[in-house]
Amino acid sequence: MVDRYADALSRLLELVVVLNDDMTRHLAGTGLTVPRATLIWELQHRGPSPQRVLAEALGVSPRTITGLVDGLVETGYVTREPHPGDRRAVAVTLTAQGRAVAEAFVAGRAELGRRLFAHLPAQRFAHFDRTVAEIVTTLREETA
Amino acid sequence: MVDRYADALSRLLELVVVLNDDMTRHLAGTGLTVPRATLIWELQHRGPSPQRVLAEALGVSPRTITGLVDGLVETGYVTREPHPGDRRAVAVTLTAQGRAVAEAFVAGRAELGRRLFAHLPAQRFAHFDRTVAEIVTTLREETA
DNA sequence: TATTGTTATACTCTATAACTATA
DNA sequence: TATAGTTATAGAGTATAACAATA
Repeated sequence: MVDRYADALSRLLELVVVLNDDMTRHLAGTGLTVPRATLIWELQHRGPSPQRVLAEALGVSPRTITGLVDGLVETGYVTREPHPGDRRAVAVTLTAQGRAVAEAFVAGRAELGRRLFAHLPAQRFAHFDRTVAEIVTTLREETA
Repeated sequence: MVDRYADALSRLLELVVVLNDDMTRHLAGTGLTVPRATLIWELQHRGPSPQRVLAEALGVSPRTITGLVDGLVETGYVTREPHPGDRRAVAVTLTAQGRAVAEAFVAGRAELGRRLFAHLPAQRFAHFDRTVAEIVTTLREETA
């Protein structure tokens, strides 16, 4: 092939696919999906949150959050608690089970990070990480 | 932050999100979705193909391909032609409109590749690209 | 018998619009 | 009036299982 930039982009898109597959596969055992796991991840960082905040954090509509929270309530990962100070709102809250998987996510991320990066020469790792960060910035600017 | 590998993985997952958003946004104008565009991309590389082959190429079930092809037929991107030599099968075939967007994909990929990579120092680009390829390989092995 | 694709059915994620309860 | 969340409705992607046509 002649266009090495286009080829590199193709490999990067390939990476998107395999990373998504990897997450989905690891989640399979927990009965969670990627959007639901993302919501749990946010809750662990933010603590109990109204659904409106979660909608903005995940970049989806309030209606979508209703559905995701419904599923997580049914499967025992979160509860809807009354929001102190606003009776219209709820405080979506992790259960013990929810906190347990959230901690497993943190451990799993650390382990995968080691497996993917720990063997790399320091400079190559630094170049990779810096380039990833720059690409995110570039694509973000274009969106705005 | 303490765990630089976990942090690098977080940035990489962030990249997955923004790349997906970027694709979805660019596709919006054509009325296509990412799975449908992926199918068109495969058809351009493979030429007219039975649905069975497309199911394997995309890693989805035959039923899912039926739905994707239905949508692409409705919107004028492909047709179902009789398969020469097997009357059970169809030959999913790009229309002129389908070939036109497929060519636009090629051009768009080249342009985005340039915008993301052309400004990088040669060694950094090489390190990035090589690392992406290695990660894909690592994750692929684990799947098998 | 085995394979190709469809129909039947179901679940998840996604959205917009109308509505309820509260601020 | 404005905001938080739900109900109603709809469409896309995904899957399994049963089935028809053909190999």
